[in-house]
Amino acid sequence: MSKTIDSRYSAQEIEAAAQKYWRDHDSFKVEENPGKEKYYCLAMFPYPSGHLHMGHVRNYTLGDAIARFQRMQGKNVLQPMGWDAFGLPAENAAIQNRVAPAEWTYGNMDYMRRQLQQLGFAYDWSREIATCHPEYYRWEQWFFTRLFAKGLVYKKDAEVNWDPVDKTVLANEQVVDGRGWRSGAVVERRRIPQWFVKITDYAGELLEGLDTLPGWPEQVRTMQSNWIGRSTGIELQFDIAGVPDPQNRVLSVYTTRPDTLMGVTYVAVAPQHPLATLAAEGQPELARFITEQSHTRMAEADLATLEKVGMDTGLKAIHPISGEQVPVYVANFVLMSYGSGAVMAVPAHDQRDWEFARKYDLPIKQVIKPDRPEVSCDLETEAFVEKGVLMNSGRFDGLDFTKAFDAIESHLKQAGKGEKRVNFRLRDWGVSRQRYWGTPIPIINCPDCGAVSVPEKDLPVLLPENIEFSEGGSPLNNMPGFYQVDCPQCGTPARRETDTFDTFMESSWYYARFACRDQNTAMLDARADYWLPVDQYIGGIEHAILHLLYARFFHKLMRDEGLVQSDEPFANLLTQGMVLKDGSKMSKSKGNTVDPLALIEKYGADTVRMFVLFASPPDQSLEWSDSGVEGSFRFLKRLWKIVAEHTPADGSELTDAKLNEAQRQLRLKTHTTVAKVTDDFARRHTFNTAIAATMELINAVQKFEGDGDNDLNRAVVGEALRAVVLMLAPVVPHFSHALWYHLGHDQAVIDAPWPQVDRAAMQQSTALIVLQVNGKLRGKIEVEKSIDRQSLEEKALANESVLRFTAGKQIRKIIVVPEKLVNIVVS
RNA sequence: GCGGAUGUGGCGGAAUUGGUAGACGCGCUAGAUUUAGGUUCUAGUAUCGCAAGGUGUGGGAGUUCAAGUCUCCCCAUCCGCACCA
Repeated sequence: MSKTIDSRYSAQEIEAAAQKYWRDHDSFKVEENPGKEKYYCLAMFPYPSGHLHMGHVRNYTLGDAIARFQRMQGKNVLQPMGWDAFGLPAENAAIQNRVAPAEWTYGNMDYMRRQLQQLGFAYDWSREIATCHPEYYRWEQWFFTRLFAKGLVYKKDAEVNWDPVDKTVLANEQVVDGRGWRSGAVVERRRIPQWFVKITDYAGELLEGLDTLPGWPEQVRTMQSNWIGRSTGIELQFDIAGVPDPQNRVLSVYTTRPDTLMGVTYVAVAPQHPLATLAAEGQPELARFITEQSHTRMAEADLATLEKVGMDTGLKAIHPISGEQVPVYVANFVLMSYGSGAVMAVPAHDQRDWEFARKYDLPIKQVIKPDRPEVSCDLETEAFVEKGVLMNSGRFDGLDFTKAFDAIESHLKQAGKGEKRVNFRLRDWGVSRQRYWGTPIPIINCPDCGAVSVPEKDLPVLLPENIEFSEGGSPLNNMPGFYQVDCPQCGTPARRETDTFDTFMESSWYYARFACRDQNTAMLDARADYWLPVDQYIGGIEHAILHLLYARFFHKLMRDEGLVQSDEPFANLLTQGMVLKDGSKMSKSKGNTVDPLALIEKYGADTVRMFVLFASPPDQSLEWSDSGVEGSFRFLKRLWKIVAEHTPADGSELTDAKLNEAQRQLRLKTHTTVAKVTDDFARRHTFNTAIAATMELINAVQKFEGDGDNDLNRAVVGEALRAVVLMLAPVVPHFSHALWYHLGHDQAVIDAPWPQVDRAAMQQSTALIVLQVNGKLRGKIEVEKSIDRQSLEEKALANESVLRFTAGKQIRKIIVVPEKLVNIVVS
């Protein structure tokens, strides 16, 4: 029986009551249940910066709505939450506020956890993870030692940003316009030994795997695909004339346009190329040029617009097919880090080569001509870079790109001067950070044995938490107790790594650890395979490349270690848009933020949740509107009143036969709405239209109630209200929790099943037909669905407003779309 | 430069398969209730026109009986990548 309820909506009271109920009943704690279909819903965990911002609220509301909906579908739903707790801001805060990074971080976590709980998110808090806990990062350390044993990680020198005043390494985001963010000193580049993970070994699989992810946005897949940057070309060798040194006698270049090979008029090498170093011996001017070029460092974006400069080395390269000698240049536009650090230059068919050739007066030899008349080619103004037909290329003349590629490849292969090769843009992942607040790298550097893994029995390598933090780099470097250790292999005094991991390491596998975070004898166990892959992952588009690529990579590494069986971690991905106010992104620096907490206090969590879902579709940006929030609040108040004042009908079954037309229409609206909202939730994730549809239904209910009060009317209205309360339960869970009891149910709404569509209620015997003349709307008629085509045409033609436009005209054609439209074509 | 997305009333947005453009909400206008004010309710609200009707989805062309939706060209804004050989 229904409980009496105040017809005034009091958000604070009902939210506290619902949250208490969930807490008391452990409502969101889940266990593995092989007999039940699982659903793993995960929103990207936050960095504990101090307080939630609107972007978090949007992200977690989306996840919660999906998770709660799937639960109502009868699935075993896991929705966990945790903290991406390591990172630079904690160090900055430590300097500013004289508080240890650990203390600052744990305090923030406590505060933000309360905020998340206030928003009513259905998390299984028993699975909470913080990446700064030794129980978490110890397994990352263990895994790293496994990768080390397999040769999947290695150490090499790499450049860092060095602040000469603060005497510390800076992260890229701490370098502003080439200067240190605190000191303002010009940042230097230093080469120091750092650890790398061989993501390039998985480049091919990471690329191909994108095709197995139809549940990912096209945009994200394209971005990853471009980032991996696969290209197919030929690696070929030019002999260098008169060089005795066997290492430098041959110059390797990589090209994706072997069809232009006969148009090579010079070759160019990067300033750091060994051949450039060799040529610089005894050529002081060239040596000076090379030094200058290696020192010019600027933002990568400026590189592209940098003027192309170079210098002749005096060396000659011998063309592998023609035997002709061409000059070897050092050029600033050739990157040592891509391919072999050397290129063959074809000025006629590459714009950079063309500009360089014009500047240094090098020959431009056309070897490709357009294969279609509409394509123009004027080598006086620019290079012709399109593919076409070969010319001036001897025996290859007349071939198209594909044929020329194959013919030149087999020619070079026979001569032992080249072969086909696939190249990737992707670089190995540098994971060393010269930072304190991160996972210590579990390596000991021994003067005799080199880099040695910390043995499993000695893990975790604990990060000292109770420290004095000051400027000037990682405190670990000042802690002999931390770094003075004996070599695990030979026992001689050695030095522990004081670098820590890139925090992307922690966020690359947390989704798996949520399945079994209490497992203290292994990184993962069988529970991971029950839950994985994540069915729905939700987060910001800013993670489209790095986080999502590293996580996919880590998943494959874990698979190859036998820890998981699946190939990909995230089956479906939803990338939410930004939260804007006054047209620009909400940010502290712009001073246009909205504090979620103040809104919750004023309107309640449900209003906030409803607004962020209603204002726009999830993947698009959301324009903040205070009056829009008022609108959501007003709707909830109105709906509360309607439901609270509704008296459930006693027991009469809804059978169509007894219903009048108005009652039948309301039932029709109820069930078409249920069908639409179900589709919006399950397939489209368009919560904005789902909410709009329930509002429409409520509008229809209000109009209907004007007809008067009787048992059958109450029954039909009751059905509509039950559907609305259930359909809104994922959006405004506290609100629905309270009203569901009022509607006469003993069971909590979180355990109620999603409403079912009654197909019979959706049957209609008539259809509204749109009448058009020459494609323009001229009228509408209601007809029996069973009407035959001829009678329908007759009715359409007899329509008064149609007649006005057909009078005196000749009827050419009549288009009939059954149950929808008649279009009369006249002239 | 390359790649991607977006462009619809005063505003956020809807139109899912080529078939009634503007659902739903905000705002605004008028009225009612209460009133100190807000709240709440009713009606209206793309635009031009008294009306009949015309026009209208960034601009231009095209396909079609029919285009916000498909094709081509152009413009604007946003995002990503950026000398990748």
